[in-house]
Amino acid sequence: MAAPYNHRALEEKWQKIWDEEKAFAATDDYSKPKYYALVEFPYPSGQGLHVGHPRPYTALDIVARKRRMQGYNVLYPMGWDAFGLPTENYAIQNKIHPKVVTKNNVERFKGQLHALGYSFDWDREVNTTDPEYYHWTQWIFLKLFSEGLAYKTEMPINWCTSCKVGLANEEVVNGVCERCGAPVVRKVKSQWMLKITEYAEKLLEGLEDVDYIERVKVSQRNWIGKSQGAEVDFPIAGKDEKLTVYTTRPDTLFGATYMVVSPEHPMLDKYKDEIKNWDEIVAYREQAARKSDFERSELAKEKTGVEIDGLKAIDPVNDKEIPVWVSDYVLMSYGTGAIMAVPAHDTRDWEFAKKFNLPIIEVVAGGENVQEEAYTDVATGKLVNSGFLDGLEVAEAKQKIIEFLEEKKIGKGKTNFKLRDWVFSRQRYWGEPIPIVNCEKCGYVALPESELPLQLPEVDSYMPTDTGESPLAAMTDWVNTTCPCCGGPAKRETDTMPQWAGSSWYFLRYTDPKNPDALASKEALDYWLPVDWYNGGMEHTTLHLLYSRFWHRFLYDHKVVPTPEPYQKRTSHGMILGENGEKMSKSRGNVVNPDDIVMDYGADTLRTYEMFIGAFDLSASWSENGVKGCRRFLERVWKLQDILVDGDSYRPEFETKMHQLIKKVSSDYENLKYNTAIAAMMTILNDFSKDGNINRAEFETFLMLLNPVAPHITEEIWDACGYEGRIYQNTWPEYDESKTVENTIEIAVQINGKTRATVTIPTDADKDAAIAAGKEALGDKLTGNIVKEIYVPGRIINIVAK
RNA sequence: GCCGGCGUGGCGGAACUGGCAGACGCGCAGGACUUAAAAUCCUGUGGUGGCGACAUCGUACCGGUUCGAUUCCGGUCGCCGGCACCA
Repeated sequence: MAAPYNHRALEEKWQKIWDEEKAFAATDDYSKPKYYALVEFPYPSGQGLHVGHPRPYTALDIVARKRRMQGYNVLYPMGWDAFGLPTENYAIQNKIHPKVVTKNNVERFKGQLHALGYSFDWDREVNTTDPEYYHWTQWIFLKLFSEGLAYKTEMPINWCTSCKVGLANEEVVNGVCERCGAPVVRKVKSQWMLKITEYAEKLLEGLEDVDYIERVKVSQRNWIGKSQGAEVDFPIAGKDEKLTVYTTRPDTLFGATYMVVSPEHPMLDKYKDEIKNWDEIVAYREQAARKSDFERSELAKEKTGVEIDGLKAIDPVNDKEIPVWVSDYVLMSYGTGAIMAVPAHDTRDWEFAKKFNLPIIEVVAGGENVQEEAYTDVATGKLVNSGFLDGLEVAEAKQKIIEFLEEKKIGKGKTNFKLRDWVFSRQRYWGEPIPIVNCEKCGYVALPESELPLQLPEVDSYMPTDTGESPLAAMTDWVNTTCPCCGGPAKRETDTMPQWAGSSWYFLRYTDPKNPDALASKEALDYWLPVDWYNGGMEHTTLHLLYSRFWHRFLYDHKVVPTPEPYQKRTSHGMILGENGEKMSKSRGNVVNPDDIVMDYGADTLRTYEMFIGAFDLSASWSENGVKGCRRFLERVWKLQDILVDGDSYRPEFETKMHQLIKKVSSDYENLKYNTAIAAMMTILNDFSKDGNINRAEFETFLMLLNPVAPHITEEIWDACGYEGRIYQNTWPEYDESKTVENTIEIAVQINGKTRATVTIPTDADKDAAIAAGKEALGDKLTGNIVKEIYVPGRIINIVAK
């Protein structure tokens, strides 16, 4: 009898041995085939590891371990995305330096990850708050700056009233701060921006060549938001000036019955002397400015607006004079900040027209009555009331009108994107300093590379100021410096970078984490890139994933990295919910601590459970009983030692099953189907138990297949049973396709599609033989005239009878 | 509103390319072991009818294609996620 399965002792034992043997270190032997598996590095929060973390980590650990056994040089690294607000807030509250908070949190996280037995190459650990790391974050920023992709501008930003910090659009969710939930208002500030918009097209095209799960691609496409249409100039009556609008439907130009400009549109100020109701316009504008973006869209149901008295526009295709309105349903930040309104075929324009009694003219035939309801199903249809476009199909009309506009020089085809430039400043302490000084004479000047890294200075207080400046602004001896360009007095930038900065390139650093001269050596980048498989949360699809693709593509264009795209494959895991099906949270009292599970059941059980819990990409509810079931499975694996018999090849009755198992488990591990792989191993375990024996050849294969999921127990059994070496050093089992097929097969025999019997026939039986066997099995159940006989080899026999 | 995804036993979930629906696990019931309990092992477990072999219904709902549909097509309802006055 084997000793009892003591998970605590044996897990600790093997973790120590793996460390000592540097079992999972990626080598610099670039002659071997490589495999780069990556999971998103965590933010080391004060709460410690959540049971959600092990799900993706285990999944790719399985892939990494399998690939190593298949002879690949595997890079499976881990690090810390350690800058960020929660750490800073904690530091403020508890008066502890964020550096210390970070160090403590990292230690805790690292201990927890270690206890789960991941095959991370800990020699390559990176930390975004390490000056030797952010040296290169700053270096990339300077490169963006020197290429004109980083610029400073006055702009209204999303200001979190609680964090006292500017947020990127992506960080504002339903008008509140994504992190703290406080309301977000607009505030005009001078901000560093990155021109991600310049890469919109490239980021869109890049998606064609990568293997991302569909919903990730779709989200990225929606976020980039490409649309094709035209810009059209509407002359203003009696002026030389033109009002330019953007429209995706230039073909409906004859249906434009009025125009709308955004309250922030510069045209208003320009003509304020001629606008008779200027006071009214100003009042409306102020009212609109007070609303946050959130309110503006919340109140979307009810349209508001003011007609500009004194200005009229002229529809350039029919020279009709139409009124110009101001309304906040038109956004300055998209297109030109002005639209032509076609109320017959646009719901928003229709509502506005109804409210203010503006004419509605149908230009695409097919609706019931455009006076009663907007007809928006106009992707196709025939143009009416549209002069020279009458009778044309929508697609033809679009083409023709754009030709017309271009010929007359009153408009042109135009592509627009929803993507906005990236607000890159944060008025915070715990971030990478922006390596720029502001010189009175020279303007914004980059620090020379030799001065990198520009280290974060010690400050007395991490509190952001009410003026919205970073705590760094109070450090006058740090702020006041000399201009690297002219030597005159200059001030350092006191804003820091957002958390997304450090995570936008960390996967590059892993390839060569200690390089003092470059973000990584060319050889390392050439060998390891792209990341073969990157898994991360859906919540990072439009932020981190897009930002890092942008930086990578920029670095590719400037010959720093060898591939245009950073990640070849991207998958996403589902959340782990509480036992009650709700998101785990302290307030709901349904939080499960992974430490407890590791302590009570073992890391192998936790790993197995999280892989068995359900489809990898869907959310799943925690179940303590489910954990117990997985523990039971591992106990039974352990007990196989007691029924182990000699044998250096699979026994005939298990041969087919073993080959099928190798095939299934191998492919399931590669296809995110961990649950069915484990189910298959459970099934064969039941077979061995029932049989009463397992031979050494069978057990050897079984242990290797299970090893990536449950590495400790399999390593221990391997050792205890006297198999050679370490299991992790062995070669992944292979299967013989021809041996995965049984000689005979039991298939269903149906009459009119209903199963009436089963029959066992040779797998390679021909149709006549199969049908004959089927009929015999049916016996006297088969009545009536046979109309048709169907035999699908290996699947079904179906007799159609009347 | 738009774009994705999903809907299968008491529960989590399986089902290759259209071919015996419910693998595997949980739970539950019965049994063995035990003074007893836990643990472990064995048996059963979609509904209805029947002692039974079996019959019949059954993959959200309605309809279609097919010898055959959880799978394909059309429509309806519901849930989850993302985006949203983006012109």
